[in-house]
Amino acid sequence: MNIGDAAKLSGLPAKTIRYYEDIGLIQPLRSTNGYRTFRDSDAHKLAFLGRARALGFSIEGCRSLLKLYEDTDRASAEVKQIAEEHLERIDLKIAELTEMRATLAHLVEACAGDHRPDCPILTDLAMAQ
Amino acid sequence: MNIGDAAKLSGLPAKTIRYYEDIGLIQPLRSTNGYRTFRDSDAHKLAFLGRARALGFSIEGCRSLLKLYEDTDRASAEVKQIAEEHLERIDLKIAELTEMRATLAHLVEACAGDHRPDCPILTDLAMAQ
DNA sequence: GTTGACCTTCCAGTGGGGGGAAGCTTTATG
DNA sequence: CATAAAGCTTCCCCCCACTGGAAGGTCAAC
Repeated sequence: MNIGDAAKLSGLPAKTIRYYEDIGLIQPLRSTNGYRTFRDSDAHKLAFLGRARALGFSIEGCRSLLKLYEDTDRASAEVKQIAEEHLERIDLKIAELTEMRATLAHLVEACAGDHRPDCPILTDLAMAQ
Repeated sequence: MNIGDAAKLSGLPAKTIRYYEDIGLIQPLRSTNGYRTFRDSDAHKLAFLGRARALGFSIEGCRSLLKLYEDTDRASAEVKQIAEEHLERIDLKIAELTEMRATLAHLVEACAGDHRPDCPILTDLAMAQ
């Protein structure tokens, strides 16, 4: 199949698929006219990548996962470790955002939000603690 | 003061300060030798920017906040609106990450994580729902 | 006078693609 | 059978918010 079909099947934009080939995540064949030719296994990998990306894995994480996916002799421990590391990064990010949210929500609550210029949000940003 | 002192006072790297000048967030003076000269008000703005960035505001958000900060006739409602919009974006991001986390945690729990190749994480990534 | 710290500009790269130009090939339509 | 439209190719620049590094000018201390 051509790139358009692979895009539809995987849900990834054609641009992204070309990019994934560029960085070596997939290796589609080429037909005589220069068009990329995707096997079912390529489309399958693309869908795999799409789902891994949707779970927030980095490209390098996806590369590792894909490699393990293709290695039927892998130990599930390896996969689990990658996933657990990613889980930790997600938790860290959630914690950061939650703290930001708390601070900001606090400031927003304290701000009258009317026509007057007095604003605790700006005051806080201006003054160090 | 020179850029090094401004960096120390504001907590921002000199590189970042140059970048902020580049994109017009601050306008330090120049002395005859070509060095940037920062007034107290410049250092103050840099610290303001640092704190706004730490709360996750985008550069354009910071630009708007800084403008309002400098306009003593602003209405606090304008500031509050920017902050509330940012709060919504934070909430959205937290929600996305929380959903990712739930899915991933579920998969990690289901994975034995031993020497065997069977791995529900890979199975899930490989199969559409 | 020379070393080292500090400053300058400029160029390139990050991650993960997106937009769009210029030019092929293939398919659909009249 | 001609042409138009869709689809494909490569290429290069753009996004955000910086960061690193090279090449070179300036200043303070010894």
